[in-house]
Amino acid sequence: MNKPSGPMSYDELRGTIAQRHRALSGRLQQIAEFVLDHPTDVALGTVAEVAQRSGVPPSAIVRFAHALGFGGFTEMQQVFRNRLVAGEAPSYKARLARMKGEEKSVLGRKPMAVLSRFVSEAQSALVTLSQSVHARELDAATAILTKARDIYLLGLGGSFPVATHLAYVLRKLGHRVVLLDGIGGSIHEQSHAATSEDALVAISFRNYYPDTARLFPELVARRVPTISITDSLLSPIVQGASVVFEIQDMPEPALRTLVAPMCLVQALAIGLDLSSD
Amino acid sequence: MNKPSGPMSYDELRGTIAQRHRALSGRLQQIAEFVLDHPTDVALGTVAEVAQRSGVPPSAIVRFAHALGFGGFTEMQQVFRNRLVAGEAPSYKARLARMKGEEKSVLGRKPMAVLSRFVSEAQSALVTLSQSVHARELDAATAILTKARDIYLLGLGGSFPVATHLAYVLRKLGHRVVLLDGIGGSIHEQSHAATSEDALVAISFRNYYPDTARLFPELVARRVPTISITDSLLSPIVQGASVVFEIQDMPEPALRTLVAPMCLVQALAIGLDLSSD
DNA sequence: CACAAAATAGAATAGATATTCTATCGCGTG
DNA sequence: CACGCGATAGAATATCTATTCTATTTTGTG
Repeated sequence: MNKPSGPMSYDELRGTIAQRHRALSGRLQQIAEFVLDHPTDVALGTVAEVAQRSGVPPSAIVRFAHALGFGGFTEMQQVFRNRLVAGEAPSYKARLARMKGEEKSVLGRKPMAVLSRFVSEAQSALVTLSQSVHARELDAATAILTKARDIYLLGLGGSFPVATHLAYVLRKLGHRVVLLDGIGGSIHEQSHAATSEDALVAISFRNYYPDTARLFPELVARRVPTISITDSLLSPIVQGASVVFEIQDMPEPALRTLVAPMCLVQALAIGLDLSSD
Repeated sequence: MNKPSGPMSYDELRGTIAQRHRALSGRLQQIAEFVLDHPTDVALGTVAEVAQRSGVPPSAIVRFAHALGFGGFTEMQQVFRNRLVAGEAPSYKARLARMKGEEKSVLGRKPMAVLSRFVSEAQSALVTLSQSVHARELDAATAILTKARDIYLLGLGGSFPVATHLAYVLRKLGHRVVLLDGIGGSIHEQSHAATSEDALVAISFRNYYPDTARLFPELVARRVPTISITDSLLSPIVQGASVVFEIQDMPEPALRTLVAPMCLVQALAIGLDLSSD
């Protein structure tokens, strides 16, 4: 039992919960996590509903409210409702207006404006992606990956995050993945075992990382089926590729967001699993 | 009694009420006016409360709901509640509904459909990002990074792509970066040189990578200024952090797009350079 | 390992809820 | 002016609600 039983804002409540989370025990922690993740459910639901959704008995919800200093669930719920009501008026118009306003305010030098710029850049990159990728390529790529024994991933330099992300997702889904990162030796050695039974996903954008440009033709020569993700048909990983995804309008390295390729590789991985079973 | 008892948007309901207003009788008109003027009260209140505030007996409220084609007050109230939650996060409900629905349909199994699903997921994640990040936090983070001698990056498991991307961009801009990847030994050793003169950017989402949870408190204890990017205030990298960016509604690991954190770290890096010269 | 303390789940309960029912009222019509 | 019809309000009701209580389990400790 604590003092903050007085009128409390939602943000204050969040802070309190975060602080005291560790001190709470088992069940209460579980509820704390659910409550922070689903504030709307708490605002609108009944004790029974919240209890069911969070997987705890109703009485535990009440104990949780007590532990936070409220007289009961209803009292705590009021805070969550205030949050809903508070955010209703200024939501759409004000938020958008603020974004537009700040965007032009100090000409993009303030961090917030920079974020807005990158967000809208990313938005349009996504639109472009969904327009430029065709079903035929996706299906072909999926077919290749389905037949592959091991999947080799080649993405260095600025593309490395994309490769690691794809590696992570594919491994989560139970696929055999070899991430060619050049650690502890040359990537040539790492890729030495690749055969035509396997597959390669290569990712590279300007300026094309030298090692990528060097290794790619070798694997093609060894008849490893290849999926390329790049920004130009003139890139070194296009010639000989089985499938090419061209992602256009990539800004210069430091400014590119990688949003589009990240999205693409994830769709590849998940689509692979959904269509194979 | 009318048919529109089906799922109805708040705007549609408003139109219906306005149309039928004249046809309604006395009391019902009075209720109609109150309801249009105080939609929030209707969303959150009980029949008794709404009745009292609008100066009519409770049964009249129920009659009003019936007259609009609803089965009862509760049913009508649902429309008003949807309005409240509609303005908060464009992701949440629609996203979940769409995923649940398409995941099992034949449409959602084709690779192309999977791609467009991830694209729209990413879109809403970006919108949510620009709404949930505040200028104050961005400025604080920028200040920390500006003063830092070396910038340590901690992002393992599913967050590793984000960390590598940030490392890449920061190095391109000429900053001294230490990427804590645990290669060739423990990350403890890698981070041993970090002091209060440096800075740490930690990135972690559920399920929080154990090494991250273990290392973070150590660096905080050594008074290293810390910027955390995570999905919950209860994550192990929140306690003691100088700045926390909370990115909500992160799907399960295999399905998350990383689009939002990727965008955020890039804005951080670029914003850092733009505001420091 | 035994004990005490805390936490938990599930049943019990007191209260509130939306809805229905019925007697009454207002009002236009024959 | 009496009649009939619809609207109304208030009481009755059955459902659902939050909360409390208690037996049981789990946890920490000597």
